[in-house]
Amino acid sequence: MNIGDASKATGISVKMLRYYEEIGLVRPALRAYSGYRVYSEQNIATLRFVRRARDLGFQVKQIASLLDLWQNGSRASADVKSLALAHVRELEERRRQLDEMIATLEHLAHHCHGDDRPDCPILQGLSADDPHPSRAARRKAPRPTFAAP
Amino acid sequence: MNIGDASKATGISVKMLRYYEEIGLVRPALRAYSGYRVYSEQNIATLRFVRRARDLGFQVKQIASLLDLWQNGSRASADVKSLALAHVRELEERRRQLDEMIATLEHLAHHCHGDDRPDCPILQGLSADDPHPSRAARRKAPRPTFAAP
DNA sequence: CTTGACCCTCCAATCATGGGAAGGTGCAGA
DNA sequence: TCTGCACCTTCCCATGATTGGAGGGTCAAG
Repeated sequence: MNIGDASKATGISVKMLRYYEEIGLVRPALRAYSGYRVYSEQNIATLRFVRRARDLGFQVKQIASLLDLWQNGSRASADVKSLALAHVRELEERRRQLDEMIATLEHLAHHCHGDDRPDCPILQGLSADDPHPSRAARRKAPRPTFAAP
Repeated sequence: MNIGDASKATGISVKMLRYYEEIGLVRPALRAYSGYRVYSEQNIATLRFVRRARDLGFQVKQIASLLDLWQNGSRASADVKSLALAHVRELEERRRQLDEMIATLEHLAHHCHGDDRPDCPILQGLSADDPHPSRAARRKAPRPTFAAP
């Protein structure tokens, strides 16, 4: 099995297969006499594991840990679970940030008539101190200033 | 106002202030005789606009468009609105992907006893064809294979 | 033997950001 | 005035995951 077939079998691009090998995430593939990389079924299984972890948003370093645990029969499932749950918390934090951005933007867009007139609450919101004033009465909060007397 | 003050006033790091100038997102700051960059209130207002747009997840190219619209009195608010709404849709797509990852991972973690035993449904899920089988009966779908008949 | 589809390595770019070196500037205090 | 420190300048490099391309070798079918 050449690298192109491995790519199709795993859903990982040829470029990334070589990259994962280069950074040591997976062990170097065997080589044919021609110099071509040769992949076994076992290699493919490992790479599929990698792709699925990547699809779940794990970073390469975390995938390396997961691979270690996966290939180490004596691991404790608690280790895996805590790694997975820590990752869930990180994903949830990212989702929370996205939610906030979406809410603010929708709020701004909602107040924009969206015609050919030039005045636009969205731009005004971006110029204002608080792009989402309805969220809280933060106007009195001292904003950072450079010319403090 | 030197670059350090501008950084404090806008919440943009010194490094990024120079970078935004270099890539042409904002016009080059004036220079003092010493070569130091000098920022006016107007510059600060522009940079604050940039930072807020960045906080809303806009990319630099999009911020450039927003800046154009902001500084162009004859723009139509519809242009701004469509740009903002397109961005909202993109953010929502990213949130949808996050939701999916979180759901899958929580599903896997839920079935993991998380003790010191080595068998772990999370790792099994990552090795399996479908890491979240409960989601649908996809097992019969022909998965990509390299060794067709 | 040619052709086209593969494969190889090496280098570069992306995007937004941070780190650091080497050297100049400005200001306060001894 | 000298010294020290905080600040500024430019230039180069690194990150993380991924893609692109150049320049060249390999393989299989025609």
